[in-house]
Amino acid sequence: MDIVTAHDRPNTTAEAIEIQETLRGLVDREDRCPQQILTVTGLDVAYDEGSGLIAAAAVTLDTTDFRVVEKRTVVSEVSFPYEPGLFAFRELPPLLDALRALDHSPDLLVCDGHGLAHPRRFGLACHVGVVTGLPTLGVGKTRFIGKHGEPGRERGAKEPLVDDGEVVGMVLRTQDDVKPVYVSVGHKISLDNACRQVLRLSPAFRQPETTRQADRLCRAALKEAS
DNA sequence: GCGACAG
DNA sequence: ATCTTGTCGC
Repeated sequence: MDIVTAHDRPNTTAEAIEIQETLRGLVDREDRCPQQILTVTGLDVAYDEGSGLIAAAAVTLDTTDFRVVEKRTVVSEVSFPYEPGLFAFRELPPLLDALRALDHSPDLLVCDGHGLAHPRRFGLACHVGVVTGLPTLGVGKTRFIGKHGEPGRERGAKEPLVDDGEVVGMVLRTQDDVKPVYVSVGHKISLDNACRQVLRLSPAFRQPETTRQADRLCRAALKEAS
């Protein structure tokens, strides 16, 4: 798929934050998803301490039967340190390489990290969305910012994630009696639709099938490379 | 000033 | 993210 936009790789924390402050203005909070979301691409990354290698995976699934339509993995060298709030700069390069290798553009991208639920309202999911121009949503496994109540114990139960008086995401239970996930808008999608899609993509486990597939693939790719 | 802090 | 023992349940 085509990815036109690009920005220089930041060399300092200040530069990275500057880029985020600029790009966050490009986030589209309107829902521009097609009526029928038929294909969804899951993204994930795996690391290797010793070799300094990073593997990224992009897996596109058919949402009607969860079958793999396309999949790509890329292995490269880590180019940015992990820092809470800036980890998109670490994972974005390999993720974009994997996305570029796909033959077809999906209807939606699911990222393993937060979107608007970020201190500057520009988490990985937003960054990926702005750069690709595609609808994106973020699914975090742990809280980053915001406060929330405890959602009911049944699948589908949810509680708003609020930060500084703003609803930045939703704490959503994807399976009965399982720890909830943190869903937030990335780009071109409403929070309500994002939750609906995450639930639809999580028929049996805590995390969406897209994320599970991507996770499995990048781990395998990393293992081969190292 | 003191914690908290996506993956 | 990754490491890592035992334990619970199908």
